[in-house]
Amino acid sequence: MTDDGSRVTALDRVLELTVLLGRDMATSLAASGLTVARTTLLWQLRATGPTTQRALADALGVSARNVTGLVDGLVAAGLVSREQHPADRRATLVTPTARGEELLDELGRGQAELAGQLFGGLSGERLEGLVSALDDVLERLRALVPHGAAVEEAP
Amino acid sequence: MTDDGSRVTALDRVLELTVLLGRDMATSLAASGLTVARTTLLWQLRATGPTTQRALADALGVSARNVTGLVDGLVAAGLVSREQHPADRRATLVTPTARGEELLDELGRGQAELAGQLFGGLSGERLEGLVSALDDVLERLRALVPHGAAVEEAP
DNA sequence: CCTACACCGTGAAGTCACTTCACGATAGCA
DNA sequence: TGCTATCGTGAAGTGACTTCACGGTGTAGG
Repeated sequence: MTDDGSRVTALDRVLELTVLLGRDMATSLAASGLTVARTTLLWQLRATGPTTQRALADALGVSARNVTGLVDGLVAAGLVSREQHPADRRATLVTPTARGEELLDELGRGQAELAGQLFGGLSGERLEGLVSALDDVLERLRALVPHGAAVEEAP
Repeated sequence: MTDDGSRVTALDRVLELTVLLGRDMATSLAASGLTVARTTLLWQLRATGPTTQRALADALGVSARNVTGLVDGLVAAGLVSREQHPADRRATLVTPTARGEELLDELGRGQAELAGQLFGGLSGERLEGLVSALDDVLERLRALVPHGAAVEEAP
């Protein structure tokens, strides 16, 4: 196969992975009554702690208005609460509830389990090669995309 | 790093790739007035030729009703046309128009270009390792997902 | 002090991708 | 000649997004 063909093949694999993984995440989250977008927000919260909606919007790369809706959903599900910002009365701090934290732990375990299922069959060497290659690709991709937000992953 | 940690890292990379690549595709397609879903359908058509909407629904793994809407959009954009099925008067054959074929060629070139930009920096050996590792992962993933549709990729 | 101006979150309205349910038209088989 | 399965689509609804407009608030500058 030509070099060019191999590269297209690689892109094909990555795209198929994208589709399948997206489907898997959507369905497994749906089983917990969650959606991908809301979970991404919750996951982000796990990394940053109580956060302003504006900051969440920037972190997720979506509009502030959209964050309002996502937080609405999470509040309705009892996973986060809106608290007043101590210094800025305009802002609200989105904070995980106890149930939210619990769920996050569960999601973290699910993520580890999935990682094991997907990559458990690869030798340490092959896994290392995969990660390093993906890092290279990601670097190039970040340069290509205008300026993507700080991307945090969800299980 | 522990094996387990490495696997989670790998999953993180894959998920970040997913997000970034999705963003890139959406924006670059939007520049041509297209959406990802519609383009996926058109791309599928390139592989199969004139196809029944029902078959498209199965191939893309979405409801038949959704295909109706996507085809509506593509027809409005002048990229496909609905022709009557020669043997079954219930069915319609979705067929790319000349402009649709043209656009598909363009998309194919764009895909090859993107593949070059993303994977051009990897040696043949590393690229081969990447594809082989992704194939392994995909196999496991396919076993995990109930029964995903035949996935065809779009640029 | 107080007047601009920038910023926070949200209502309103709209787009797109998706779903299920119901229904008319057709195909195919007993 | 009916029974039934199938093709496509209207109706209605959900979720993730967007932009635009607006009220409440912080933060300078004069």
